Formats: sequence, structure tokens, C-alpha cells
Amino acid sequence: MPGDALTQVFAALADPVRRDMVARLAVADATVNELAEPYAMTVQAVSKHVKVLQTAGLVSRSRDAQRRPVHLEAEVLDLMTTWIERYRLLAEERFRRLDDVLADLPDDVEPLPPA
Amino acid sequence: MPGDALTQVFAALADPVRRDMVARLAVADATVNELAEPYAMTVQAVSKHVKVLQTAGLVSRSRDAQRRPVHLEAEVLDLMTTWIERYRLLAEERFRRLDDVLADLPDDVEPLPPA
DNA sequence: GAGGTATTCAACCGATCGGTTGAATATATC
DNA sequence: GATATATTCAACCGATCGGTTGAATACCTC
Repeated sequence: MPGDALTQVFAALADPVRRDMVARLAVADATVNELAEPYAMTVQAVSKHVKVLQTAGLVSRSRDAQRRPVHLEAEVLDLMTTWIERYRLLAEERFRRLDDVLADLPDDVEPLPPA
Repeated sequence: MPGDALTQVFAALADPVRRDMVARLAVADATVNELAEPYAMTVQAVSKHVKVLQTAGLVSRSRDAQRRPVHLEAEVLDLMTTWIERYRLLAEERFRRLDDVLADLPDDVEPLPPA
């Protein structure tokens, strides 16, 4: 198994082209051809990028005649924010506790006398 | 230029080993040797992982004799949450607006009669 | 059914990635 | 100075990645 959900989502957004696609899809759904328009690359390459986003659960596809519009599924982003916030808060908590320890030091163990 | 800040941070966290390191570093600083202990890989490989995290700005190093403890710099995580939240909120806003449009539909255009 | 449009599949290619081994560097200890 | 510990550097290797070209599929229109 190469990738759990979190790995796939982070990896999907580790590419500036795919992040740009997500940004544009946040405004409106788009087809592969529409998505491809601003980039200097083939539609096949864009199709691959979309597939990466889809496998990560970040977008879904529907059908409209020949077109297969891409739709942003924003819920998956919560996966990441949850993970990130957990460790950011932990680190901040730890930092806060260090402050407390320093504040509680008795006066005669000043770690560094003023130069 | 291969990578802007955002790309490097996302890429750094797109690896389960590095995410585990971040999780452990959120609890306490650690040396490369300490970090390497639980993994079935050489310390050189771990050293490389640490360098990736450092280049992304996620950790900093200090010196303590031969040891070079790794310290988590949690502020960079805000970069990601800011980016993510921006587009999650945009997508949700768009979804909410769609709901409004449906709610404002006149009664005689019921999209789907009850089965 | 012929032709156009939208999309994907398949094979290929160079670059990067995650790992290895082996040698080098830095610091402390005897 | 010799030895042990902690870390990094350098070269290599197979796998994955981001892109290409070319052919295939699916759907609409005439």
C-alpha cells in the first residue's frame, strides 16, 4: 500500500499546477479542456493531474455529453487541517509550558546573568 | 526554482515517515539518532528526511557537542492552513449560494417530485 | 456512417525521490 | 594521539513523477 489518505492528499497538493486547479475549482466546476487552457502543457497531462486529485478524493467527476466536469470536494481538506492543527497545538502547548517552567524558576538560578 | 514555500511544505508532509517525525517532534526535540530508532532504515536516510523538513522550514537545528538536536518550527504549518482554509471556505460559500438559488426557485418548477 | 469534439489509455523519457553503502567530518574521552 | 559517538557527504540504484506523443474511446451532429 503506497499511500494512506493523508499521504495522497498532501502529495496531491504538493504540486503548484494542482494547487492552482483546486483554487480555480473552488470558484467553479470546469472540464479538463477548460482547466488545461491556461497551462503550457497537453490536455493529457492535465487529465493526469485531475486523476491524481480524484484519487486523493479532492475532486469528483460527472458526465455531461462528451464533457466530464470536475467538481471540488472540499471536505477532504478537513483531513489535513485536522492533522496539522493537532501538532501545531501540541507544539504551542509545549512552548507555553516551557514559558511556565522558566517563569517558575527560583530567583537564584537565573540561567543567564545580564551581560 | 523548483519549489516555492508552499510546495516544499506540502511535499515534506507527503511522506508518512516525515509526518511521524513531526508528530514526535511536537512532543519533544530529538537527535537524528533518537529519531532513527523506531524506523527500519539507516540513520543516513533519517538525516536526509530531517534535511527535507529543514529546507521546508518545518524544523531547525542547534548544536550540543556532537549532537545536533532537531526542533519543530510550528509556525510554518500556518502557511498551509491559511491556503487550505481559503479554498475550503470559498467552496463552502459557493455551495451555500447554490442552496440559496434552489431555495428561491418558484413552487411550480419542483426539480424532482417525490417518488 | 462520416466527421468533429472531449477525454482517456499506453508507451516512453528524463528528473526527482527514498533508500542503500562507504568514506569523511566533528566532538568528546581515554 | 587513539578511540568511540553523532552526523553528514558522495555515489549509486530502482521506483515514482511530470511530462510527451500517438492511438483509442465516447458522444454529438450532419
